[in-house]
Amino acid sequence: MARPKEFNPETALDKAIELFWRKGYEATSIEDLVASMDINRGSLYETFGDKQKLFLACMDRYCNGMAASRLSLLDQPGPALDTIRRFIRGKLQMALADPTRKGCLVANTAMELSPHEKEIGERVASALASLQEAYYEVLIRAKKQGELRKDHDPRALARYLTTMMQGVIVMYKAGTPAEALREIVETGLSVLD
Amino acid sequence: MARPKEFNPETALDKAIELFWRKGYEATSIEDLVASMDINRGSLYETFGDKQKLFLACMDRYCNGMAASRLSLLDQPGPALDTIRRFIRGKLQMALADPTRKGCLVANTAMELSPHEKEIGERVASALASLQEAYYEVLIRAKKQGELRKDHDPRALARYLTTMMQGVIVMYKAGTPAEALREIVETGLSVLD
DNA sequence: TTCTTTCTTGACTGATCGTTCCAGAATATG
DNA sequence: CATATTCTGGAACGATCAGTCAAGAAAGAA
Repeated sequence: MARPKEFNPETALDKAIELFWRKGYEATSIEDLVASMDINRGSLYETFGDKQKLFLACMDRYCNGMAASRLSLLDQPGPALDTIRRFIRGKLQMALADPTRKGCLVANTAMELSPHEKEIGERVASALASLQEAYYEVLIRAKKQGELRKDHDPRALARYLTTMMQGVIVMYKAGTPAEALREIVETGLSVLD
Repeated sequence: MARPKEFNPETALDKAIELFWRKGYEATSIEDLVASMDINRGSLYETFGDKQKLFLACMDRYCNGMAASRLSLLDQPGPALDTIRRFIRGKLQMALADPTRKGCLVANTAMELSPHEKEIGERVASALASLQEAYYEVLIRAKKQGELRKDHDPRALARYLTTMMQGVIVMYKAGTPAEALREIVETGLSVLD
């Protein structure tokens, strides 16, 4: 009945994600977004609402993407602990392959906004909880398959792995060289032994 | 020969530190700073230069303070590994005692600015290196005193401990409850066993 | 006291912030 | 083709941003 949208909302969202991810929430202006998303000011507000709503949409899309890739990587047969090790090493590898050192949108947001913005803080918490839950399920499988030391608590380990990787992201954003990061990850993973 | 300053530059800096620490660099406006520092716009620019120079001064003062307290806490006789454990548990305890959940200025800055602002990134890197060095020296002492497993590399462990605590800060800012954080720290420290 | 120097105060700059709005372009339907 | 609908592009909003500046206040030196 009318003129169709000239832009793909999901493609535009991906551009916005990339911007927020690289520069953070405060440092990303609507001006930047309009330019990168190949979208008009009016269309942006009409489609996504204000800046915060757009950011929340980015968070959701980002988290869904991460959760999906996580599922396919962690939900595999074979030795459970090796699956975790492979997953974590892969995460680092992927991060290192990014020349802009964006890190992780969830971690970046946790540091920038969690304490102030309640609604955003909740999404950060749930994203981290979902990551932790993914580790937890694999660790439960490890326990069932007898791969885990008896004095190890899957819940505590899942929390720990989540945390350790957040730490790696901070060091990574602080400019720590790749080789040091790999060494750190291996030291951190040695808890699983 | 002339009218003396009506404010104490160090006291003012402390107020600025508190603000940058709590809200981050971008989200802290000059308006906020003049209000909190009990200083005038003109005096601020006259004394500290622009916003970035003021921030760098804050970073330096913050890091010097941290380094000093670190020295007094880590440079103690007795079992070296226990000194590290005590130090790290104390860090968490102090963080938890802060109702504003500021975390750590260095970590916050690493996440917000390191990738973009070169000069600030360098300070972040050197601050983390200095923390790592402090761990390293205690770990060397641990090795000499035979407290460390032979397959443990002090340099790798120092890097790891630095990283693990950065991760705890992220989780902490994301709202993780105190008890979970304590459990995470203990799991992380178990690498030393 | 008077002079000189420095600090303080607050108004002011141009730029940019997030957001709104409207006129005109574009397209599917009748 | 005409009409109805929606999108686009850009101007404009008030607020706030970082930073400047000039005039008045204050205090040590003479």
